[in-house]
Amino acid sequence: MEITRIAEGAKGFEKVFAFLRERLLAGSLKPGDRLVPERELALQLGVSRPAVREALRALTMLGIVEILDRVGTVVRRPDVSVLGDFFTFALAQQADLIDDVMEARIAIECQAVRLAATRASIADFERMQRALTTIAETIDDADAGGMADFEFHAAIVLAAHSETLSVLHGSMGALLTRSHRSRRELVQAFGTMKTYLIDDHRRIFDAIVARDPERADTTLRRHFAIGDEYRRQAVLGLAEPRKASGE
Amino acid sequence: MEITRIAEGAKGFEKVFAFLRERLLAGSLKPGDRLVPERELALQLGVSRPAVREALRALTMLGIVEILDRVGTVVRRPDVSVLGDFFTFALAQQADLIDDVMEARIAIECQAVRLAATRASIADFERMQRALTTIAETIDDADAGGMADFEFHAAIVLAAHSETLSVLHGSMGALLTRSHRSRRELVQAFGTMKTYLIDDHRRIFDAIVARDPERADTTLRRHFAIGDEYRRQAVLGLAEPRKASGE
DNA sequence: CCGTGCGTTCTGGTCTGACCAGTATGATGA
DNA sequence: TCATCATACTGGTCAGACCAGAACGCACGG
Repeated sequence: MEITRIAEGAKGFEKVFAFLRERLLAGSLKPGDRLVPERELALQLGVSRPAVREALRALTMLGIVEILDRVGTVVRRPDVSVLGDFFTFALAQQADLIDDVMEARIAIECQAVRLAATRASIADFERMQRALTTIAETIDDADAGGMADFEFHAAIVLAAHSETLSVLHGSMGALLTRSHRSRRELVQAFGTMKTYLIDDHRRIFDAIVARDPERADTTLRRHFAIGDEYRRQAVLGLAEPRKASGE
Repeated sequence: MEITRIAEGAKGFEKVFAFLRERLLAGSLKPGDRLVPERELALQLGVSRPAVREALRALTMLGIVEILDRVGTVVRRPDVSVLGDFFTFALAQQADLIDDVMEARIAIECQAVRLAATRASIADFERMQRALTTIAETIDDADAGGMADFEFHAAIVLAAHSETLSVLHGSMGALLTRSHRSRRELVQAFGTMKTYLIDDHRRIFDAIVARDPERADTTLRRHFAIGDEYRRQAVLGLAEPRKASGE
């Protein structure tokens, strides 16, 4: 059973990457395992160490392995970070994608809220309740308020108990919060905004507690629509920047 | 304006990566641009070429950059492939995530179908119509049928005209189709399955054509639910593997 | 004058071998 | 027996070199 059997034709990086991919996909390399040292891997595959490092770095970027300085390389369970990086770069080059991403976020959350209405545990309820309280408390603080808002929505997704949904939502949240804070400042001016923020979230929470997926979805969807409408009016109506320090 | 200003403390890979990230996020490196040669980049940043290669390889994994053999490195618009790789690895190590991913797919498609009902163009209608026809034609072929099925759903997402939704859907589709084919074979046994496949998709299409987002969503959601039910029954009822050659 | 062909230059791809700096482990001493 | 220290081992990096193919420009032929 030759080790170099895999990816015979390939050279260097490709060879190492293919080798490791096989092992990872086949399951012979599981999360927590420590990889063989770079030098030995290079010997086994008949490639140079730089080639091995490239492959390891590539896997690191995919979140598959983690390189521990002066310790070794270990396989880890993939997590959000990769997607976060990806979206960060992707959106940086297409800022107009933000509305696009917002739509995806709505998609995720609406599905999540349905699942949450079915699966939410006591702990989930508590987390959401806590976020609701924070929202009410920070209603006059655009910065903390935005954070609290996001916390509540994140709590919903968590309550869905879906790893994938959490991952996707998390990766989008990272950059949406950035653009959101500025937008929220605009909207803050509206007097009705406060009751909207508090009551709307409350209604969503109630629907989840009531174990009513349909109502939860509808309410959440309307919540987004109203927020959109507020922003639209804010942009059109009072485009007066009230703060000189434009971030 | 020193080039090495960025990430002064960092060394090697980190330095190069930070440098390029800054350029990419700031927009001074746009899709289509050709990066400076590896050697020159190494010189500018005062690092070795292997370090540069690692950074470039990392960006390649993120889909930000494309290394063209013996030509150069160019910035490209990020696309699906990265997420596909990620999910491939992620699911290999956690097969139980498949149901999880399925939920995410439902989330994406339900949002997409709403948007599609609003934004779908003639071309989109045609694409969906074509897929519907193919579904009907390949109704007895598990393999081609699954493909056609996926085509239709993909057409819905395309009709939403949302880059992000497309990306997410595409990345999930890559691996869902794999597990789907086998599942579809199971389900194929049911006689009512054929009408379900044809009529249900037709109904979804009709709702989109009618520009009725709500109905489209509801119909699609029910479509998934029914499919789930079929699969459940198939697994429970006739768990007899009819083919010895297990792929 | 224009077009084709060839050669130089430049690109990424890779390798070799070496050094550095912490870690981990074992042997050694108290 | 336990604490301490030396050494082997790890990843991180560097330097310089070679290869093969692509790109470009120049010279030659039509």
